[in-house]
Order: sequence, then structure tokens, then C-alpha cells
Amino acid sequence: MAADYKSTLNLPQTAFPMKAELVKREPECLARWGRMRLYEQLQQARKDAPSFILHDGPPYANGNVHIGTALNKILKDVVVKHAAMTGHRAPYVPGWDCHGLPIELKVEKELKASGERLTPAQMRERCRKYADHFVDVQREQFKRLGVFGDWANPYLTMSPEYEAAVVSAFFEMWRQGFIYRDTKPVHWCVHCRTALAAATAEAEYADHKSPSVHVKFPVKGKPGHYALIWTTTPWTLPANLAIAVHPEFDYVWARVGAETWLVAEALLPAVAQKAGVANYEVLSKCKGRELEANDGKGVVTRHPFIERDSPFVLADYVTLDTGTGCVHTAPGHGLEDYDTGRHYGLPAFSPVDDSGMFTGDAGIFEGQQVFRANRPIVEHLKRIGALVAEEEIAHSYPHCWRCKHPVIFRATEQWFINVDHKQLREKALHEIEKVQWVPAWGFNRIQGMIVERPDWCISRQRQWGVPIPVVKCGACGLIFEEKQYTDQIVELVRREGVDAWFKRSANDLLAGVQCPRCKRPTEFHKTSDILDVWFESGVSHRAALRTRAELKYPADVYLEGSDQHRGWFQSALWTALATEGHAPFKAVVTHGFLINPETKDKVSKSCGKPADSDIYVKRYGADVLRLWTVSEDYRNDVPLSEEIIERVAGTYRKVRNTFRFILGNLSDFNPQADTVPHAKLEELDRWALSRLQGLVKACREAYAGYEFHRVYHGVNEFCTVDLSAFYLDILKDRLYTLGKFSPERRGSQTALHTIAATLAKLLAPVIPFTADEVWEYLPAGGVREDVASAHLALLPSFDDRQFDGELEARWERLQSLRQVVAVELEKARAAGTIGKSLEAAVTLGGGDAETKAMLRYFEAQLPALLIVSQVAIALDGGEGFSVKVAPASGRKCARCWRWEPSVGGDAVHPELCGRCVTVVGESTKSN
RNA sequence: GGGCGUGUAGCUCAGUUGGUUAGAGCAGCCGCUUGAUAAGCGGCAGGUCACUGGUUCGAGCCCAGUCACGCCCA
Repeated sequence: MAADYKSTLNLPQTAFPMKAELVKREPECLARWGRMRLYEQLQQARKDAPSFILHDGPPYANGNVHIGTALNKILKDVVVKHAAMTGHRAPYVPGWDCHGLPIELKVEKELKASGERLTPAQMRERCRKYADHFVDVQREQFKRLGVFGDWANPYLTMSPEYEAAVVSAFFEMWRQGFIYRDTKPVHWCVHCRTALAAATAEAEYADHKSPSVHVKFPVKGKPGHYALIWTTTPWTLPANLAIAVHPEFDYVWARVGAETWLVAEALLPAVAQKAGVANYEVLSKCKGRELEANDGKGVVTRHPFIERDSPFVLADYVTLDTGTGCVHTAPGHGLEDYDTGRHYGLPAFSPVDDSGMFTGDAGIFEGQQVFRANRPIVEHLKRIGALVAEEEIAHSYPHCWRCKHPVIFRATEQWFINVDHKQLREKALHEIEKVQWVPAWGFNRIQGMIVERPDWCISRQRQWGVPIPVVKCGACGLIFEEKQYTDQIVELVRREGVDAWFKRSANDLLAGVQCPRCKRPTEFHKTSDILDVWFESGVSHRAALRTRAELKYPADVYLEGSDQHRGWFQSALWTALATEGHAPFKAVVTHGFLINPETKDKVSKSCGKPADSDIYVKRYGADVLRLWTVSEDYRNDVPLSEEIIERVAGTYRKVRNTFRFILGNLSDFNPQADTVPHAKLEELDRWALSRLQGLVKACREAYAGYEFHRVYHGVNEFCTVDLSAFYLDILKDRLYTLGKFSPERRGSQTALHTIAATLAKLLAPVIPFTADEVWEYLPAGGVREDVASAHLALLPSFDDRQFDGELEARWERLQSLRQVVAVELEKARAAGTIGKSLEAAVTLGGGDAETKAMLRYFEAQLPALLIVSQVAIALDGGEGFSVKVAPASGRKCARCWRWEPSVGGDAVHPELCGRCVTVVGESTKSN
């Protein structure tokens, strides 16, 4: 039997495991990073470098980390790690949003279940514990994702320093006149008894059934004449103060039986049909503007069941889509109505209390809950003959985002930020032009929102938050805004947190302060509202960027979901413009939302797909989850499914195995001693390095443009197409069979070492665990810097000297040839002529001049490059290129498995080819 | 209903200023290999570029409309 030549080969050897076992190994890696204080080391190493600050938008400290939140955090981490690897000091200070209704409601629910009764102070303490708990939970889950940051010192919106910054920002804006109080209709949840921020997505729209009614309002002084209105909220009728018409529309007086109705001309047929009226006659026609009640001109109606006038007013939001063209106007129950009412001097009348009960001002409906009052009101209208038509319609209606009950519009005294004060809106529009929006359409989006947005209602009638820290003099009613007072309050909050505000009396808070107007030491009264949590997180530019020494203002980038165009980006922008004069961010990157590709719905708890990020981490490991994040073009919707993650896991395995193969072939390579100068490398190796440079260039551009999926696809293609299927496959022969120290083998190892180190660095921001694992196995030297972690290295730069476009073009032609040959080899394989390609001899003939030149150029290398045993070239063939495959001649070399005529030529090694005889002979000699 | 977006093989992505037969990888099918082996290599087969209409000699790309989906708003 043949001698054992396998032991004379240089086969790959490495302890780098093929199986990643990420779920087991990643925690070990985290422990190691902790021991070596990697994050601190990185900050220290870059302490004098230019900074790059990504400012964290604080997630809400409630529940486990959602997979969508993980996506956001991973993207941020990629940005931060990339910044560090491009030579920046890039600290990351994570934050949490701790106040707000969700926690308060959750705690209330717990209390309800346990039957406990707490004081407000105890209640706040309980909320704090709840938030603290989830900060801890989420912190661990974020760390587990491999996110680098100052986890021991995050910013919390409920910390005293943060709260002090919030309070001082409020005072500063107040002093500057941005903040005012007004009675204004706001979304109000009668269940939670609080105002909801209409402008910050606290109201969710859902289908709701409402009664839809057409109602007659008798025209004052013209018996038998009626104006017809239409509404889907009969309960707002007690608050009706006017009827709005469009100045430019045509309105008609129409005879209907014994009555005369006033409606928009265009809607008359529809109204008649709804009312079941077959015959009507248009008596006269006029423009809406002629109806405006003014100095005895125009039309005034009487409320159908309340002793009150309801004059005609003009408004250009009136449409002819539905209804009657005469719009029931209740300034206390609608924003547009409110604006119109204000124009005509009508009050924001709202006879409804906090819990949604009609007050005495609602007349006979006093004490009824508004939604439940719809029925009685409709019945009453019917009884008094004011009801023209009635039906039930399903329409989109706002619901409370927490308790899911329908909400109402209700006028209450609230605090607002005037977004037009001191040209703030113009400033905002100007500032956003200077910001880099990624993707670019983010600019259009926020621009539209800024143009449209109403004043910002910042007050809430709840407990778990930062108070609106305002005190009134009990004697003269003066609201304090003296600096002495505000400074004192800010200082107090800084020392004791806002709990001090709730625990102490107003007199206690204002010890030593005298009312500047009435000069009497008297009873002071605290206001009881708290601030909208969006105000809190919005001013993080002051509480974190301005406060933390390692951060700076403005931040280089904010990176959040695209919903934040109306959320945090705005709350940050408005408060920053008012207090700082310019935007708090230089760039804003946004990502889309997770969707379930099977249903094309968003991924939420109700869609049946697991929503906790931990579930994916425990199943696939953080690096696979991260690789998935990066594989997607996050600017659009991001699909998530089992299949998708499985594909990404496949890519991960491919990349990992490529690393393993390379590491295995570097087991005897010492970069210091064995590196071959670039100029002396074989062309094949120079081709690989040139391709690598192309990848470096593409990746750097992709990172810089926040197009991470291009990194993923670039690396994936490089590993599969360039390396695995071509370069590495060809390399096996020389790596395994040539002499250990041969220049060809050392040259290829030089290239492999560079490739592995470069890939590890390119991938470090994406798969930090695996990249660092590779780093440990890679011998230091060359492009593998002698640093303890890949994350301490710099991202590779494009090396012009190693890039060779002409060479690549030449090799591209070779690869086309290789493809043609592969097809012929496949045919021979199918015919049983050959098995593996080394059993083949290939004859290439003919072709155009270019092909012939290429063949001549590569002639000597062709067997190696095509991985066949023999290649014959028939250059005299015609224009038609031909490939012939035949069994290779000679015998199979027992060592290198090539078929060679020289096998049998050596007496000592009769089973070896000439090349192997030499190699084995040398190694025998050197032993 | 309005604003901002998205829609290219089963999946994830490419597709230059409009220009041959729309490209990759993965998955699928068929083979080879057993010296990357819970690996590696090759081949084959997958697309009415959401739909409809228009501009153009020519449209995945430009225009209009429709549908679906997402975010935001009402």
C-alpha cells in the first residue's frame, strides 16, 4: 500500500472552533472585556482625538428590550464603534426615560391588585423602584448585545441632576416668554384623567362607532328657517357656540315641505337623501361670506335646546366632502373650532369635568358621562323635532395610547410652548437645513411637520414626572418668575430631586421669599401639573450633552426610528432653539420599523412573533442578531422572520469558516519573519490583495454613509466569491503541498494574514465578539496591530499601492474562462469521464485575439488556476473558442493528487510526482 | 382623509446621467469531493422589475394614476 504522505503536507491547523457557540462564548468575551476594561481603555487611547458624539435617545424604562429597540441600539453601536475605529474619541453615554404615564399606570394597576393605598410620595417612590428595576434589566440586555458604553454611569431622567436641568430649562424658556397658560382644547383621556400630547403621538387612532346626526338650528327671527349641521359627536352639542361656513362656497335656502333649510349647494342632494326628503326647491343662493353674523347682518341661529345664540362664522377648513357645509362649532372641543372661536371672541366653552361628566353648564345633561350622553342627546333632539337624520358610522377616532379608551377634546387650562415666539418656527426651518438628514427625505418630513405644528402642550395632570415648578401668591395671585425664586428651586432640585417639590409645602419651598407684588409673607400655592415627558427627554441636550464633561453640544448625530421626526427630534430641536439658539444635532439618522414579512404587519406583541430581543440573543447569539441588523437596509421597513435570520446565520457561518480556514493556514506563519514584500508576491496573491482594497474602499464609504448593509453584502460576496470559490480553492494546492518555507507559500500566507486582519477590523463594528475572537488567534504583526483587541485598532484605509485595476481586469477575463471550463468539466463529470477536476486534462483552442493573448499570458499557471492536472493550448484554432475535456494523462500523485506523467520517475518515491519528490526530499534533508 | 416614504427572483440586496439577453449571495434541484468535513467545489433552474397608462428610437430607472405596506398626522 502507498506510503503515508499526508503527514508531509502542511494541512490547516487551528484551535479556532468551527462552531461558534455564540450563546456560550459571547458572555465569556464580555467578561474578558470587563476585566481588561476595554471601553475605558478605548476612551483613554483616544482621549486627545477629535470627538464624535452620538447622543443616545433614551428608551423607556419599562419591560424587556424589544427587538426593535435592539435594532436601534445595535445601529448606534455600529456608528460608535466605527467612529472609534476611524480615530475618534467616541464615548457613548446611554440614557433612560424614567418618568411618565406607562410606569404610573403599571404601578397603579399593581396597587389595585394588592389593595394598597399609598400617599403621593410613596406612589412616586414605587414608580422610581419600578423604573430602576427596568433600567437594570435593560442595561444587562443591551450590554449582552455587545454595545460599548459607560453603562455604570448612564443618564436617567429621574436623577436629581437631570431633573434640575429640566427645571432650569423650563424656567429659562418661561423667562424668555416661550411658555404661556391658556384654556385650550387638548386630547383628554377621561379614563386616565389627563391631557395627552396631540403632537407627540399619545393619541392612537382606531376604528370607533359614533352616531352621525344631522341637526336643525332655528334661524333667529325667521320662523320656519333652519340651518343644518352634521356631527358625529352629539355630546359636543351642548358646547356649540357657532356654525362655520366656507366664505367661498355657495349656500342655498331650500324649501322642504313647510320648512326652509340652509345648506351648502353642493351637498343639498346628499342631505335631502339622508333626511328622506324627495322633493325640495331651491329658493335662493348666496356665498358663505354673506352668512357671517356681523352687525345685524348675516345669520344667527338659536341653539336647538339651550337658550343661546349660535352665530354664523367663517372658516376655510370647511369642506364639501361630507356633512352639510355648515359646521357645528364648539371652541371648547376642537382645535380648529377653538381657533375660529378665538377669532370671533368666543370662549373655549367646555362643560365637561376631568372624568368626562357634564357639568352644570350642560343643562339638563349634567352629571352624564359624555359618551354615554350621546344617546339621550339624540333622543332629546328627536323629541324636540331638531333631528333631521341619524345613522351610525364607523370611523377612525383617537384613543388613549395607554388605556385604549376613546379620548375627547376638552378645553382645560394647560401650559404651552409658543412655537412662534421670537420667530422660533422660522429659526427651526432655517436650522434643519444645516442638519444632515439620513435618509435625505427626513428633511422633507420634519419640515412639513414644523410648518404645521401647533403650540406644544407641555402640562400633564399626573404624578410621576417633573413638576411645572410654578408658585402663586395666595394673597394677590401673582405667579412667581423672579430669578431668586427660580434659582432656589433649581438648586433644591439638584440637591434633593423633584421629590422635594412634592414633599414640601409651597411656603417651605419659598422660605425667605416675599411676594414681590403684595410684599406680604403669605400663603403660597404650588401648581399641581407635571411636565410632558417629551419635554424631559427633549432637553437631554442640556441635561446630558451640556452636563457631562466627555460629551459636547451639539451632538454629531442622533439616531432613532423615523417616528421621532415628530417625537424626540422635535422636542430636542424646539427646546434647544429656545435655550441654545441652534440645533442640538449635526446629523439625524433614522431607521424604519420592524415588519413581519408574512403578514406585512409591524412586529408587535400581538402579531405572534417574539418581540423580546433576548429571545433572539439566546437562540442565535448577539453577533448573528447584529449581523441581521446590518444586513437590512434599515432606512426602509425592516423585515424579521425565521427564514431571514437563518439566512444571516448561514452568512455568519460562511464568514466564520473563512476565518477558520485562513487561521488554519497561518499556524506556522510569523508576520515579522515570514512576510513577503508586496512586489515579490505572485500575481494571484496580488489579485487577492487588490480585491481586498476594493472591499476596504467600499466598506469605508458604506460606513461613512451609514449604509451598513453594503458592508454586509460586500464582505459576504468577498468571502464567498473571491475567497472561498476562487482564491482559497486555488491556494490549497500550494499551501498544502509546497515546502513550508517556499516563497510561493509564504507569499500566499502574507496575503492571507493581511486579509484576515483586514476583515476582522472591517467587521469589528458589526460582529464585535467574533472579530475579537479572530483577533486573538491572529499572530501580531503586519496589519494586525499589536493591540489587545480588534476594537483598539483602526479601520483599514484604502491602500492605493495594493490596488491594481489593470491586474483585476486581466483576472476577470481569466475568471470568465474558468466559468466556461467549469461547464465543460461538469459535462465530463456527468458523462463519468472525470470525478473531481484534477482528474481532467483540458484543451483550449481558438478564440479571438484577446482570448489568445490571455491564454498565452496565463499559460503556465492555468492548471493551478483551473484546478485541473493538465492544460493544452491550441493557439492555431480558429475564431471559435473551444474547450475539450479528457482524462488527465500520467498517474495520480499520492501526495498532491494531481495527475502527472512524472509519477513513477523517482526510485525512492515511486508514487510521487517530480514536484512532490523534491519537496519531500528537502524536508527529509532538513530533518 | 392628509404628509413623508417603500414596493427588483422563495429570502437579503446590486442595478451608474434612461441604452444589448436585469445581476450577486443565500435557499431549491442535480452532481463532485472527503486534505476547510455539522465543511469545500461545480452545474442547473428561479424575475410581466407591484399594477395601469404616458413621454421616448429605447423605461427597472422619467411622468401621471391605481393598489399594497410602513411611519406621522387628522
